[in-house]
Amino acid sequence: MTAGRTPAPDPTRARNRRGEGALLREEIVEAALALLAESGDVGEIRLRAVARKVGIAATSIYLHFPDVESLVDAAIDRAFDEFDAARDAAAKRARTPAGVLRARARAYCRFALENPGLYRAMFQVSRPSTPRGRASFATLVQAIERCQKSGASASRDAPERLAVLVWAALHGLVSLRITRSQFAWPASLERDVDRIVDLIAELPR
Amino acid sequence: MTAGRTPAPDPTRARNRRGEGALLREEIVEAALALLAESGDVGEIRLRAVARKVGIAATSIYLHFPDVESLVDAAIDRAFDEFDAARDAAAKRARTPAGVLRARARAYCRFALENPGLYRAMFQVSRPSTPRGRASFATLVQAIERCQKSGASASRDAPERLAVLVWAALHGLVSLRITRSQFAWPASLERDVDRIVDLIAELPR
DNA sequence: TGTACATCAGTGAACGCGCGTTCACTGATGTAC
DNA sequence: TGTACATCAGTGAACGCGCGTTCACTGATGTAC
Repeated sequence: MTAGRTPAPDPTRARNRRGEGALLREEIVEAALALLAESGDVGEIRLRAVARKVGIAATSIYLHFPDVESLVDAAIDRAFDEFDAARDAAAKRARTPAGVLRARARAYCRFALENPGLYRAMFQVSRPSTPRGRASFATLVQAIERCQKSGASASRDAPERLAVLVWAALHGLVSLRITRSQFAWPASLERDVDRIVDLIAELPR
Repeated sequence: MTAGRTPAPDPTRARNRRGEGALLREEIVEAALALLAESGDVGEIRLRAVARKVGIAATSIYLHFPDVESLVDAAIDRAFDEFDAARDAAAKRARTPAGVLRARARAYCRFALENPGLYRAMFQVSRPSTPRGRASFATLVQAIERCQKSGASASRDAPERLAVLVWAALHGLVSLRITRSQFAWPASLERDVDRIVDLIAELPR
């Protein structure tokens, strides 16, 4: 481990061609994402560590971000992109309203456990309500509403309310597993996810 | 704001009498707890900030703690003491098995929302499984088991499994409200708590 | 076709800061004789 | 009762570190004439 503490850029790195400076921005976000995934703590992201990972001078980050905070924001945004895409992809493969709801729930939890650092970082920090966040919640409400309308769900609660309960339950299941990894959790998270969704949305066993 | 950055101990502070040096330990833990409650981030606790809050030299902390990490541990331990006590006190006032379960659940959530910074700090960090943690979970299992035995709960799931689901649901409800404070949450958390406990433990409406 | 020049994509040194920790110390107070 | 001394409860200066950010710069490359 020759971990250079001094910001010494990678000498083999070729600078981007004229007009392609924005490519570096991508690399910076990817590096920040990787560091976020490792530490799971937004407060641990160091501008200089990101620069080291990319192989550039620390100052080069300022070509694309005004400060470290906006770099972290960009990385978290990217993480939410991937999170949303994973759930949408899973939902597409399901055929029934209950199947869609369960598929989304499972994909939510799978993403979280496969990317525990990212998930922690994403939900560790207060974020303003975004259009994407609202859309994402609305999708869950809709999935639940379809279960109710099709008769798959016996619940007469408002779908918004059920969505809150389902989201909370899923978030709780995964975030406890992540931060209390020593606890004797049941072997199959999937079973717990299915069960809790069934109970809250009152789907038949 | 004359926030002294240099560690300049409070000159009015009288040193403890001989044999009472341990009193300072208490003050240090209290100060750390207060800072934890403010920031909600264990990584933000600064030894020097704790010293400033108590009004002592930074080095005086080393009279009672070998390093900053063990100070944070002590503060978190203290927070769990209070958390457990709050739930136990609430349970004592209930008269039926279902009443006890609901009381514990409500007290859990009330503590979390009244001490959001502490709650975040308590569950933000991986901790080894402690006797206290196991006892606390066992109490929840027992409360659920009593509901089942008394017929208050219609669930035939193993009580350990239900306890996991209930804990996760409660943790999810409060931690999302804490870190997503902008979201349009239902006005009454208490209603959500009761509802989700009823659904998971299958208590009658 | 040649060349001056603007622009782009970065670099490198330096700044002041607060941090955790170490070390040698100080001064009050209780205790042994 | 007096006094030497050990102990206790702290203090203060100093350390090296990595950090975010600023500033003046460099050198390659595309473009206008």
